[in-house]
Amino acid sequence: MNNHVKIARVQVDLTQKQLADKVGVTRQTISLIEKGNYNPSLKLCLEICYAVNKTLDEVFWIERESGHHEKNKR
Amino acid sequence: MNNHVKIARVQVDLTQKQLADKVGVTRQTISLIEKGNYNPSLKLCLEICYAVNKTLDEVFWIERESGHHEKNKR
DNA sequence: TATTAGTGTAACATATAAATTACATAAAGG
DNA sequence: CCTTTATGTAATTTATATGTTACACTAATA
Repeated sequence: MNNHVKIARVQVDLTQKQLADKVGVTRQTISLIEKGNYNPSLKLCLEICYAVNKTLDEVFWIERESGHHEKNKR
Repeated sequence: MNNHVKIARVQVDLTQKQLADKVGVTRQTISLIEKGNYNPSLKLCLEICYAVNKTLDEVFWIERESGHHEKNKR
């Protein structure tokens, strides 16, 4: 579950704790998400996007890994 | 938690059951998500996007409602 | 030193996503 | 009619996201 939360967070100059407070979770949750060690809820993803001023695609999109017949995606 | 899953699903001509099988959940889970009655995991959102050939932003993005001056959200 | 800020992580508890089973309705087709 | 398909939903269980508390380490700084 890799993502760009850490990059996006640093770009808006927030610590894990500050981001956590902004989106209403604990610092540990942000840490685990950044490390890719789990699978946040859509609601939390959206809150993070709002906090770092990016969209879901920018922060959380992951290309489908090969092994799936790809019908091209934009 | 509104979204465009139903529209996207119909556009690619899948039933709830077919979509559920494709993404590896039950029909009930798809039904509840379409009804906006809960808050799927990022992983499931991505699977749904792959299945309907759209991106997270296209299916799950919700604009921040006004009061967006990053004070208290929630 | 030592003290603080920022981060990683582990154990346990709680909240909730998701599965399972079941029943209901409506529509389409035999 | 009857059966099947598609869908909504409720109750209960299971899996896991998230909270809480705690301890660790590094880097900077007094």
